[in-house]
Amino acid sequence: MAVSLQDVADAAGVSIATASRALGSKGRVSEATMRLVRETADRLGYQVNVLGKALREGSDGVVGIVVPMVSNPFYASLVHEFEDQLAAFNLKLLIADSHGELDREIERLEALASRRVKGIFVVPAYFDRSRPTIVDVAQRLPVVQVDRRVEDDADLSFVGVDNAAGIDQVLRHVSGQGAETVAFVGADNRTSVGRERRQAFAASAKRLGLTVQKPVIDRYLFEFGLSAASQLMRRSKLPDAVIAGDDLIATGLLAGFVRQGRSVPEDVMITGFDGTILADICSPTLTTAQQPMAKIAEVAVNQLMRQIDDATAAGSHTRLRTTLRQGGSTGRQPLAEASHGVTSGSRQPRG
Amino acid sequence: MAVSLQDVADAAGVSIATASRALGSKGRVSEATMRLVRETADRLGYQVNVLGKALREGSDGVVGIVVPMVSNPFYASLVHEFEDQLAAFNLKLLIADSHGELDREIERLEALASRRVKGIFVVPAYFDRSRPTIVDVAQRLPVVQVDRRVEDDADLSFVGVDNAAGIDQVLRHVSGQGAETVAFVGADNRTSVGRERRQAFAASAKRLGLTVQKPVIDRYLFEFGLSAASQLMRRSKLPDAVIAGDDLIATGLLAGFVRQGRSVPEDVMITGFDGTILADICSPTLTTAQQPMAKIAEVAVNQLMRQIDDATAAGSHTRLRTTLRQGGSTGRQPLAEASHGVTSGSRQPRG
DNA sequence: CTGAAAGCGCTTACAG
DNA sequence: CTGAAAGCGCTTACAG
Repeated sequence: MAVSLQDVADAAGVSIATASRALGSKGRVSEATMRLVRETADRLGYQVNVLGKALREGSDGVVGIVVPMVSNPFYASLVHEFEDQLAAFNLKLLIADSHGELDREIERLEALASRRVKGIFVVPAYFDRSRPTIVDVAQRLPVVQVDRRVEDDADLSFVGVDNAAGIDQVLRHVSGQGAETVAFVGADNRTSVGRERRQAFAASAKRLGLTVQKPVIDRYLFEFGLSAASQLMRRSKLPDAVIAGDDLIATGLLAGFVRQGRSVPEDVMITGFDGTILADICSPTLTTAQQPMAKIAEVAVNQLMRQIDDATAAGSHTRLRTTLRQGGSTGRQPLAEASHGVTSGSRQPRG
Repeated sequence: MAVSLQDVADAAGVSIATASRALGSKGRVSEATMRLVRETADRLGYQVNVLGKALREGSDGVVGIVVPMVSNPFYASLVHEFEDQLAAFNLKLLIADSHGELDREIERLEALASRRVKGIFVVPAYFDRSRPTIVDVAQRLPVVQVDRRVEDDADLSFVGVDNAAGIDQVLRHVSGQGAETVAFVGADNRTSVGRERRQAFAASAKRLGLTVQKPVIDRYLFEFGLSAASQLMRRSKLPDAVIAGDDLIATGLLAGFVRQGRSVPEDVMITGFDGTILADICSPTLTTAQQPMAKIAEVAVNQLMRQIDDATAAGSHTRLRTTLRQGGSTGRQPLAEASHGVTSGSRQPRG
C-alpha cells in the first residue's frame, strides 16, 4: 500500500502530529525536525492522502461544473478556462455533462453535492424546470450559474454576458452594412439565453427600424442551422441578413446557403454568437458576438471563492460585454494576415 | 451542518451499523428496520458523505483524465464520450488540462494520483519526456493511455486508432480522385501520433507510387494550417492533394488557400484526420479519417475497469479503425440532404 | 516545540 | 438480525 503519514512519522521517529505539522504550514516545528520529516517523507515517497485530509477538513479541493454538452466548442472553451482559473487556487474540476436533459442535470447536481465538492458551476438546462434542484443545492453549498440562469434567481449568483447588447451589436453592424430586412434563427424559450437573444432581436430590430421576417426557432445545433437555411430559401424573399442564436446555428446556416448555391454575404449576410473557433474555420469567416470566455471564468471563480469563504455572501449577478468580431459573413473579407489567431479566444494545440 | 448517518441512526432508534446496512446493499437487515431507516433518511434529507465512505473504502468513485487541451474539438468530444461511459459505472470524471506542457502534465498526474482517484486516462504530451511520470503513476494506480502513447510502453495500456491505416485511407482516396503529387502537413515527432501519421504518409505514398513533396511540419493548430497554406503556395507547383495531420490543420489549410484565391478541391485537394465537427462546418466539407470516439471511450473505460478490478491485469494495446469520411474537399460535393448529421460523431446541443 | 487524543463519516468483521 | 468497536488518514485543539 501507499505510505501513510504514520509511516513517515515512525521512520522519522516523531509523532504523527509533529509529522503533520512539519509537512503542513500551520503550527510551529523546529527547523531540525521539519527538515528531518521532510527528508523522510521524500525518501519514502510520501504523498498526502487527500481523502483523509478532506474528511477531516470537511471538503476536498474539488469544484464541479455541469454543462449541457462538453463537445460544444463554446462549453469546451469555457471548461478549459475554468480549469485554468481553478488551478491558481489549487482546485480541481469535476466535469458533468447534462446533455441538456433535466433528469441528467438533477442526477449530476445531486451527485456533486453528495460528494461535498467545495462548490458548483452550472449552466442550467432549463430556465424554469432547472430551478428547484439548483435552488436546493445552492442551500447546501456555493453555486454559481454560468452563461444561463434560471427564473427568480435573485438569491443565486450568475455570470454571463449581456445578450441584449450582443444582439444589438451584430444587428447594428448588419444595418450599417446595408441590411434592411432581417430574420432571427435561434433557440426556444427553454433557456434564459434563448429567451434573451430572441427578445433582444425583436426589440433591437424595431429600434433600428429594420423590417423583421418571421423567426425560425429550434435548438442550438449545426443541423438546425442547415435546415433553417432551407426553410428561409423557401420564402418568397431571403432576408438581407440572418442573425443566428449562436455560432453553431450560424455555421449551419452558412453551410446550408452555400450548398444550395447562395453566396454569403452577397445574397445574405449571417452573424453568429459566442466567438468560438468555428467562426474562424468556416468561410467566409463569421461575424459574431465574441464572448469573453476567460473573463467569464475568472469572474465566476472569484465569485465562487467568495461564497466558499463566506457562506452568507450575497448572490451576485454579473453581465459581461461581448465584442463585435467581424468576419467575411457580413461583407468585409478579412485579410489573410490579419486573421492569424488574432481574435480567437484560445489556441488549440493537439498532437 | 449536513445530516450524518449517526443522525439518521439516532432518529430511527437503531445503531449506526444497522443504519449503514439498511441503506447499503450489503449485510442482512429485517424488512421493517430497513423501511424505517430509509424513511428516516429520506425525511431528514440524508445523503451519504462520499468522503467518509471513500476514506473507509480506499478510494472514491472518481476517475481522472489528462488531455492536452479540452478546447480542441477532438478532445472535447472524447471527454464527452468518457463522461458518458463512466456514468454507466457510476464514476465521476475529474478533468485536467496539460496544455501539452510537460510540467503541467506532471503536476496534474501527481495531483490525481495523490487524491487516490480510481484510475487515470492520459493523452501524453510527449512521446519520450512524458514517459517517466506516467510509468511511475501507473505503478501506483490503473492508467490507460488514450489517443497517444509514450515510448517503451509494453507494460502500459493504450487505446487509440491505427494511424497508419487512417493515413492510408485518405491517401488511397485522393489517389483514386486523380492526385499524383501529394504533400503532408502535420505535427512533429513530439507525440506518437505526430510520428505515426508522418511515417505512415511516407510509406503509404511510396506504396501507391505517388510523388511526394517536402512536408511542412509544426503543431496541431488552425493557425499553423493557415501559414502552411502560404508556404505551399510559394512553391513552384502546388501538390494535387495535401494530407493534413488533423482536422485543425486541414481547416487552416482550407481557409488559407481559399483566402488567397485558390479553389478546393479544384486547385488542391485537402484531407483531415479525426472527424470532428470542424469537418462538417468548413466549406467545402472536409474529407477526413473519422475516429470512432465513442468506441475509443468504451474500450478505454472497459480496460480501466479491468485494471481496477485486477491490479495485476496485463496492459493491453488496442488500435481501432478509422473510417473514411468523404467531404467536398477532395472532389465529391455532398448533397445538402445527405449531410444532415449523418457522419458527425455527436450532436452539439447548446442553448 | 512536541505528543496523546479526539474526531471528521463511513463500513465491516466480530460477537451476540 | 443487530450492536459495539475498530480503523481508513488526516489535522488540530489541548496539555505539557
